[in-house]
Amino acid sequence: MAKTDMVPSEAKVTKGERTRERILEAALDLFARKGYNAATMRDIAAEAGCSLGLAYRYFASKEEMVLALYERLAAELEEEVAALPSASLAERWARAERAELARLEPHRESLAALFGAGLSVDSPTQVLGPGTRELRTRVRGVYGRLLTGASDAPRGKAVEHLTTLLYASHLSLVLFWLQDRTPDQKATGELIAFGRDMLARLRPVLGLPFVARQTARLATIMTPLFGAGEADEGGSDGQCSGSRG
Amino acid sequence: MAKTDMVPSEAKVTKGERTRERILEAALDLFARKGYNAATMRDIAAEAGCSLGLAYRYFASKEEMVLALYERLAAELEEEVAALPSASLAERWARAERAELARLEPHRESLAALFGAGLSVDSPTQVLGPGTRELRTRVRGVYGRLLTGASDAPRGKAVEHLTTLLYASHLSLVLFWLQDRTPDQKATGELIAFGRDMLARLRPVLGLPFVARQTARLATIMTPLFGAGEADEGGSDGQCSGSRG
DNA sequence: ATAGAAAAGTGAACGTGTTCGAAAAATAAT
DNA sequence: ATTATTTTTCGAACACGTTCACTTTTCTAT
Repeated sequence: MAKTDMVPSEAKVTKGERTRERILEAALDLFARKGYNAATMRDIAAEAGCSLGLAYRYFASKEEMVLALYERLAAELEEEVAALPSASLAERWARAERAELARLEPHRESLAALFGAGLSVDSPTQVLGPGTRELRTRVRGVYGRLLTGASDAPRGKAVEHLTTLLYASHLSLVLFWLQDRTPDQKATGELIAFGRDMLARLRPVLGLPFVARQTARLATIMTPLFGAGEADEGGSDGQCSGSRG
Repeated sequence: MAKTDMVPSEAKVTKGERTRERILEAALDLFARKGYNAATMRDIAAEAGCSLGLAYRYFASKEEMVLALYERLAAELEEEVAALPSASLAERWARAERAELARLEPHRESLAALFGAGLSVDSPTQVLGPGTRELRTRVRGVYGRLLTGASDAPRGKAVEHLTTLLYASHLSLVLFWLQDRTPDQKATGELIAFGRDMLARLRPVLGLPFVARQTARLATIMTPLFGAGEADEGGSDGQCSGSRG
């Protein structure tokens, strides 16, 4: 126990951060080995060699651990999409989704728990809630670049709208995939193929006035939920009161 | 305490059934008054004037109580759709969805819990699982009659496909609605209006070969999840293997 | 070096959904 | 009537996620 005197030139890795990492590693390890539900918080603490209470110093809840996992997976998606060749939007989309689901595959149960909890409770891990906004913005950005990096990328303000729709589709696809009990998730695979074909077929007509108008309309409707930087509900009980009586 | 000797001519209402009803009534009452999460199983038992363990004799889990609630609401939807005037499919759909969401409104939190749990765990209340198949088939049937009862109803085997898509849309809409935090669920209202307009606009082209083909394709993909009488996963690993390499 | 403050860490305890073995009441068989 | 059997009921106990008052360690400033 002599040195460990790293030069504090730039990054200062505090002890707590190392502990947090250790706990997270233990958690993900146990999730993978025993499944999300079977992996107890006490198990995780034991595996990390710390007390039960300490885990809660670094993670507000068990689900938040899965959220940390999802953040990692999202970062991988980010890289993968950045490295995608500049093919058609349809091809890029299909490849990205396939890769993403393959990445998510080992963590189905954990992610289901995350989505399930985030769907219901008013927790900090709410999928579309304020606590996950930064992450959501990042993933949405990935789909923005997936779109703009395509060889047949549209231009103008349609980009924002299509990004919103792409992101909403992504979340829907993940939901479908989570429920898909067909062997090898065959149905989800076919759904991606369907989406690819539709994107390829419909890309040319996206510029048509009627289609463009309806696309914009749908995207605008979805913006409060899936758009970039939604209004964060939860400030002072503002003007969105309503429902008296 | 002399009589209560009802003629046992036809229906034999056992004591347990009455108790079950009493517990359910207490549960729904408390869900409505205190919210789903705040209403404890112990509260419910107390309100019903019975022990904690007894509640579990009639409901395998807390969520199953919400499932019973959903069954009631589904029955109301059934009646309402049956009483719907024979307008266009677009109008009928919009009216049915609006009525349904209005009915669901007082139970948002409970339903969110039901959907959240049903999304994740492998519980008997799994939204798309085998334990809820009968209910699912019934609700799907409602959308089938919503379709066939329309003045511009399509014919042929497109009916089955469109029913599947309509039912899937319905579940998606409920999901969207559960997440919709805009005041008065404005976004959901606009989404219904959008769907109505699209249905009206696209109804004529549904017969076009390309559209019909792709509709059938999408519906077929979704059938394992949303179709009538899905194969109950869990038998011997059947013949729907496919997807090699 | 020392004192004070902040960060890191502990483990008992709480509330909750859920389970279970056994008692009590109702019903059927002798 | 008495016994056997099923149904209904109970409440203690369990396991889990979570909280909290507290201790121990580490850092910072004198």
